[in-house]
Amino acid sequence: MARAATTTDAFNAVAEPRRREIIAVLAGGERPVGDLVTALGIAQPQVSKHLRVLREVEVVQVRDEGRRRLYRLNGLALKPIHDWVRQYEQLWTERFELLDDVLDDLKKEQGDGGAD
Amino acid sequence: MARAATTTDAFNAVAEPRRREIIAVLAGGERPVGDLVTALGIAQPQVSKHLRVLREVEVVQVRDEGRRRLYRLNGLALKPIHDWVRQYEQLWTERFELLDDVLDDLKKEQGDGGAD
DNA sequence: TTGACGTATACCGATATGGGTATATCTTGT
DNA sequence: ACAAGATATACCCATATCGGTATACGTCAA
Repeated sequence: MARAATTTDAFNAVAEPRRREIIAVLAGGERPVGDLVTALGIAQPQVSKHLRVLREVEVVQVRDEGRRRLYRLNGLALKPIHDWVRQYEQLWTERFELLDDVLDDLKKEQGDGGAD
Repeated sequence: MARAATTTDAFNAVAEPRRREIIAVLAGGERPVGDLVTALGIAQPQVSKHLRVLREVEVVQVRDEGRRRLYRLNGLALKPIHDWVRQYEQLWTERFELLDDVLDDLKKEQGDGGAD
């Protein structure tokens, strides 16, 4: 077997920096492919391919307008990532550092009192 | 070129479901490799390899204890992911849906009033 | 020292990736 | 109908990945 396909889920799709750049640009509003090519500074076929991946995981949506295709962000598709990482948010929170200190103190107290 | 190495950053490391499982287990506290093997139900070498990736991006840290190696989570390494996805949180927030409605209303009003 | 335990590494094979380049497709203007 | 514009797709290649299996390494007990 190999690595999971980039189109497996938002986690995999978003692991690619270029695709995060695309997302950043689209956060500014609907854009045609050409704008993204300019913004990212990479060749058009590459941009189209990244867009395809993002489309398959529904992070972006398309709309035809004449000979152009307007892409827009579908933020909702990023929610699973947010929900996942949010579980661990407390691990780097100041509040958590405090809890850590409290636990340390408790441990010390136990060490002092329990030593016989 | 190929896909970015899994050890490039937390985004890539965490795109693999098994590694997210490992993180979930370690969230419960420090664990030796054997426990993870049991918990994940995959072969030990695979677990060790996933742990290596997580170590390289500093999502986990190790501590030797006799012939065992105790792994623990370093949540802070996940913060960049949280910070990134947090930028887009408003896109699926109820508050944002409301803003959307307001903008729609404004547009309609303009359409009504501006039609001459 | 020997053997058992716990873990890491080496090797193999199949596979999808991402960039590059060329080309196909669709649309608009003349 | 034809050319130009905008975008998607088809190839090619080098590479890292993941699972599988075998084995090496470090530690403990007898």
